[in-house]
Amino acid sequence: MWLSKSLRFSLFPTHTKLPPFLPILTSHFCASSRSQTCLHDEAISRFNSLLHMRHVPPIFEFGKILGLLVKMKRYTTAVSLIKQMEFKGILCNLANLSLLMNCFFHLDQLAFAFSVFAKTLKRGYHPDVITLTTLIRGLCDKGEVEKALILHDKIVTLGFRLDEFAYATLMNGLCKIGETKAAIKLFRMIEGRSRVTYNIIIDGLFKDKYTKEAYDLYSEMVVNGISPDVVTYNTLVYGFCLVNQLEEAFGFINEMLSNSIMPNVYTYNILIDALCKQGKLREAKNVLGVMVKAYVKPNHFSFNALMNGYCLVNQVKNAKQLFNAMTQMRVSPNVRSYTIMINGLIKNDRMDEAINLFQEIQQKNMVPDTVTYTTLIDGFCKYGRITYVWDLIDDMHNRNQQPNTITYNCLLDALCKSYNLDKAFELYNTMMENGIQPNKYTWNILLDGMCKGGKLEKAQEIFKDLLIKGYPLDVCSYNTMINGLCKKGFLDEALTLWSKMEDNGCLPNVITFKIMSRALFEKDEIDKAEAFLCEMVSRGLL
DNA sequence: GTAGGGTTAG
Repeated sequence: MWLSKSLRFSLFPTHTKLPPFLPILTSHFCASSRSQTCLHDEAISRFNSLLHMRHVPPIFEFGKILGLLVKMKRYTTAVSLIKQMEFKGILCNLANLSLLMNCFFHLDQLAFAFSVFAKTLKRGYHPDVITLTTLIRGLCDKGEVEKALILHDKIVTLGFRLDEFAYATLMNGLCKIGETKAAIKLFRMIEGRSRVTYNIIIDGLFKDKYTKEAYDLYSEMVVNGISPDVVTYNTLVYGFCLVNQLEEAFGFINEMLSNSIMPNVYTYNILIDALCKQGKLREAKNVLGVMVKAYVKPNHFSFNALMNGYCLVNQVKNAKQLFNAMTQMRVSPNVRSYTIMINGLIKNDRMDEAINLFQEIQQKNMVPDTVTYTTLIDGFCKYGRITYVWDLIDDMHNRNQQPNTITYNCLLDALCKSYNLDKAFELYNTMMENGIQPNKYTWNILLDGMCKGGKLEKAQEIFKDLLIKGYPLDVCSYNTMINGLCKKGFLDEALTLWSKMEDNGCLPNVITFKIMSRALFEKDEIDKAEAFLCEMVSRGLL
């Protein structure tokens, strides 16, 4: 009962202005360790001294430093040191070449990465399992999982055996693009499944909301004598939070504690985020307090989750306070922090402050990403300041932040709501030409636009078509159509759709009931309208 | 191998 106990008292009185956990945080975490910059400079000077020794030191001495730099994510430095090394006539070994390839992948220079691989072969090295795993991981990380799979098939055909690290990498890549089934196929194919491979598949299943299957696999893992570690538990906690089963999630927290596995920053952040999304801000804040007391330093994720939570319950003031406080904690806001604040400010009618923050991003030499732009674009759309929108879209292109489905959805919604249906469809065509796939929001926006823009029949046609194709329409799609039908006086058809939706596995919500009862009241069908309201109450929808 | 931000219906 670790959390419930800690929740009984509040660590944070509500009357103070500054986040009260700040003093605790600063005293805990400000004891300085040697900075990354310092280590980085030391590595460079050590490398240089190796380079200038009268007798060339063994190559692995260079490799050690290069490995350290990669661990510190100083890829550019590693590349430049390897260049200097080769310039001096000290040739890379296979390990150095794999490391170099890895650096180029991280630097998004795929062509260079492949040329290093070509160089490896040209120099007569036989790529080992590490070289191949580096290639597989590079491809997966850059969204080329398909190519990684082809590479895997080739490697196997050539009679080479990959190890469990390589398979874990490949399975993780597959899960990340939603190909959990393919990952499971590999998982069942290989022998000697490790904890890491179990963790990957369990996580993939949870993210696809196959909660039971994920849990079953966890049980299988335990039966096979593999004990869960902190990552396994985090995966379980996250998986149950994802389907709003927080009780189960906390059950696993208790289980991990009784197995003497300490929660880490991921564990706490998962809990903070889940609590925030349920609007339980007080509890979320308490988790942060518990975390700090356990000497686990909050990071971007922790602060962003909490800020987002405050915005969700319309407490932008508290979010802003946290935003200002994180800098003092040496966790400077990142682009996501800014986006959360911009969104919160816009939703609270503080457009000008949102614009100021947007400008602050650029002043700090950060680049707003597609989500930041989309947030601001949606704000301008809803405030009817359309001229700014096109400037922002130009800006996006100039900064190589491409609009995606959601960006288009915001624009489509703006066009529909201002009765520019033709322009909306024009934009829809542009979207398709640019290879951007519509999602269910797109259809709901367009259906609503058609219903309200005098194209009810067209909307019905498209709606039917989507139904036939088995497109995952949701309660919002049904509500849109039912409302459209009601508004044009087709009450019978609305009722038919109403009775169909539940058969199609879509439960009506409060909005459905409100639409129906209002339409019935307007037609003086008072009894029926009241029956709907009663039904709504009896279903617990209030 | 595990965590975060933006879009729709009354």
